[in-house]
Parts: sequence; structure tokens; C-alpha cells
Amino acid sequence: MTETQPTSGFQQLDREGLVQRVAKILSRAIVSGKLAPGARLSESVVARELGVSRAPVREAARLLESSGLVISEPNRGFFVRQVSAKALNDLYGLRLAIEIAVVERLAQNWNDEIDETLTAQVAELHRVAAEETDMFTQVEADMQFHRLMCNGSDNPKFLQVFEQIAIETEFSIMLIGRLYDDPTRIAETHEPILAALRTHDTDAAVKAIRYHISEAQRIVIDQFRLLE
Amino acid sequence: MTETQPTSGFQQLDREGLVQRVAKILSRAIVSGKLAPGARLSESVVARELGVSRAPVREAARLLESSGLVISEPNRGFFVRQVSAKALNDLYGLRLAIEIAVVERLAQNWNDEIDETLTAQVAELHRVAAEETDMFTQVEADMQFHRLMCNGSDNPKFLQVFEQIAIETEFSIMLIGRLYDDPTRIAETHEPILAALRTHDTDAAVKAIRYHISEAQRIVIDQFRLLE
DNA sequence: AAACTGTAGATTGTCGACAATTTACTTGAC
DNA sequence: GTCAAGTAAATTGTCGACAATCTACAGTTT
Repeated sequence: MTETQPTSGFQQLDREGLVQRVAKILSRAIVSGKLAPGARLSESVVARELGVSRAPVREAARLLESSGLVISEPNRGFFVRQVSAKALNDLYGLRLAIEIAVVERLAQNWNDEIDETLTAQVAELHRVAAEETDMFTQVEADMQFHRLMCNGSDNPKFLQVFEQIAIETEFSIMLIGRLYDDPTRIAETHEPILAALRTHDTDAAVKAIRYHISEAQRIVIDQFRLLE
Repeated sequence: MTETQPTSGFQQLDREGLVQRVAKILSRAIVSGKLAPGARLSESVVARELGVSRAPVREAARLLESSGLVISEPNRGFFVRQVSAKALNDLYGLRLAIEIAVVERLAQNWNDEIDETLTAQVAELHRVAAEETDMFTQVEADMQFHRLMCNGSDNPKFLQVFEQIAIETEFSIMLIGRLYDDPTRIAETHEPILAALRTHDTDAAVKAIRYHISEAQRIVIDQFRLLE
């Protein structure tokens, strides 16, 4: 429906604006830990380093502000956000609320397409666990499973909030510096959720997701407190 | 704790930036319906009308974008968001998920201060209903009750998401143009929630909020469909 | 007539410069 | 030595101008 001209196999060339590119670079720098929490994000410095003017940098920073990676203080500039154990804990609280609603819907609107997608993602989880890939890949694969669930809920709002949560969560996990648990075990703990959804058992699915998120929360928070 | 200089009763004079002021003006214009959904938000026109340069207008528009009032199309500018019945329905779905989590917490962490605050707000609801104030005031008072609940949940994340929801909801209700229900009845339907919370009855509170939100959802959506 | 091409006007995207504000440092009084 | 006031450098806030892009309309071809 979107493809109007399937004549030649030309690939859509990069039409994303300067602002988006700057935002991506900055967000990578923050999530990967190159910019420590609390660090000042100087417009002039970033602009000079990237060889652009300050205007796109400012807009990119505003974008990052709305995804919660940086905060702006009037007349003082942008700073990489400080995360506290409490804030991280609260984040998981929000995530639980969202994901409970999502699995409730999924259990009712279950179909083969979603089944296939989620099953494949659990397989992917096992694959990256076995191959012992880097932490970023592991965390991303985990998040992707939950993202797919939100996407399958048929409510874009859940996905929208989840994306925000995902960015902050990854940010915090990267801060911890190492994976919080055995990757294989993480892969396995997704299976009860899937099993419950397959049988349209709403209560079991809610219980499974509640357990899953709470476990992740406990482990991450424990690890995080060690840094404070 | 925030007051460091309680010497004289001076009021904090307007230190909020130009961006915030522009954002507030635009947001008022959109929510009040002066700018119809789908309308283009021309930077140059707005800048000229307000007597400022385009830079602050752009930033304000970005701010509004993150609160969901406008959307930006690259190289084409900003447009007032179109809302569909489905989107509005989804919004209430998200709101329900959040508020369920909020009342669960409130039922457990109940204290006199919150009790007092919420009771006062229900009284306020009855007051504005009796005085037959304008719709905006009515809706705002309703939202304030739920905002106070989120605020009392001791999880700023819930409040943050709620604020986003509140803006979009008010926007949609203003679109409908008239109040969706009898104000007095609205005021009354908040009481079961409060009653359940007072007795720390989590299940009853969840049931009450579920009923409350679902009713509002049903009424608003029905009204909204008439516009489409 | 329908569809493509080209051009002119308008709008957004980006930039460098100046004004306003904050920050760091120095100076001076107690 | 400590604290306050004053000053200079650095940084953000805002602006007007130019470049890149889009939109609409006219002209041309089939």
C-alpha cells in the first residue's frame, strides 16, 4: 500500500535531517557511557566537534530531553541525567503497569502472526545468549521481545510509552556496566509468558509478566545500588 | 525546603523563557480550538504575530510535539494533530493501565494528607458543578483529581505519563465542544474511588477506577464519533 | 484530456553574530 | 581567614540572513 513505484530496486536514500543525526550521535554517546551522568552537554562544544551550527544541536538536545536522557536548566544548558536507584525502581513500576495491560490484551487478541513473531524473538534471545555476544546486543534483544508485545497490543500508546521506558532502562543498565544475570536464564524466563498467552490464559499471563518484570527489577536495582 | 529567602512577600517574577511562553500560547490556541486539527503551524506566521524570531517558535513547536499536540513533517513544518476515535480510545486504554497501578499503590500507602487533598478536590468538583462554570474549568477540576492521585502514588513516572495523557485528553474533549456528561454526576462518580481507598481495599479501588475510566471512555468516544 | 517537466514563490533548515545570563575569579573589607 | 562585591570570560538565548526544500501553477508533449 505504501509502495507506489516498484519499478526499480532503488533503496530509499538517507533523507533524515541533521537534527535526527545529531540526536542519534548524542544518544549513543550517552547510552554507551561516553558522557557520564551529570556531565554538561555544551552546545558550543558539541556543535564545534560535529562541525555544525548550534541550532540543530539545541533541537537535538530538546529531543533527547523529551526522551528523558538529558534535562535542561534554563540559561544553564543541558546535562546528562542523573539516575537514582529510586528513579530506576519507579521506572520498572511504570513498565509493569504498561506490560500488564499489554499482556491482558494480547491474551485476548492472540493470533498466529504474533505467535510466530514472539516465538522467533525468544529463539533469537537463546541465540545471542549462546553466542555470548556483547551486552548491548543481549539487552537489545531482550527489549525487542517486550517491544514486540507492545506492538501486538493494537494500542500505539503502549508502544510509545514503552519506547521511552526502553531508552531510559538501557541507559541505566549500561551504567551498571555488566549484564545483571545469566543470559540463558533471561531467555528462559520469557517462555512462561508466551505459554500463558498461547492458551489465552489472561490471569496466568499477568502473573508471568508480573514475576518476570519484578525479577528483572530486583536484580537490576540490587546491582545499581552497588554503584551509588 | 525550597524557600531559602522568606524575607519579603515578593512574587517570583516571570523568569520563564521565551520558549515556554510561546509554547503556552500555542498550546492554549490548539486546546481551545483556535487552531483546527490538521492546520499548518507556520513558523514565520507565528513568529511574526508574536513579534519574536523563528528560533523560539521552532523550539516551542518541538516541545508541543513531545506532548503530542502537533506533529512535525521534515521540510514541511508542524501541523496540529488529527485525533481519531481509535486514538482517543487508545489514550483511555493507557490511562486505565496507569491509574490502576496508581490506586493500587494509594490503597497501600494511604495517609491523612492524601485523604485530605483528595477529599478537598471532590468538594471542588461539586463546587464547580454547582456554579455551572465553563467547560474548561470543569474538565480541569476533574483532571486535577486524577493528577493528585498520581502525585500521591510516590512514583513521579506515573505523574509524568499522566500529564501527557491529560493534555491530549483535554485537547480531544475541547474538540467535542461541550461537556460529555452531567457535571454533578461526574463529581459523584469520584466518591466510590475515595471510599475504597480509605478502607485500604485494593480490589474495590481497582474496580472503582476501572468503572470510572471506562464510563468516561464510553461517553467521550460516543460523543467524539458524532464529529467524525 | 492526461501526464510529465520546468519555473517561481513560499516555507523550512542551517548558519554566524550579537545580547543576556551565568560562572569563575579577583579584589577588598571585616 | 572568611565573606561580600565587582569584574571578565564563557555559555546560553535570540535574532536576521541565506541555502535547501517543498508547493503550486504554467507550459509542453503524447
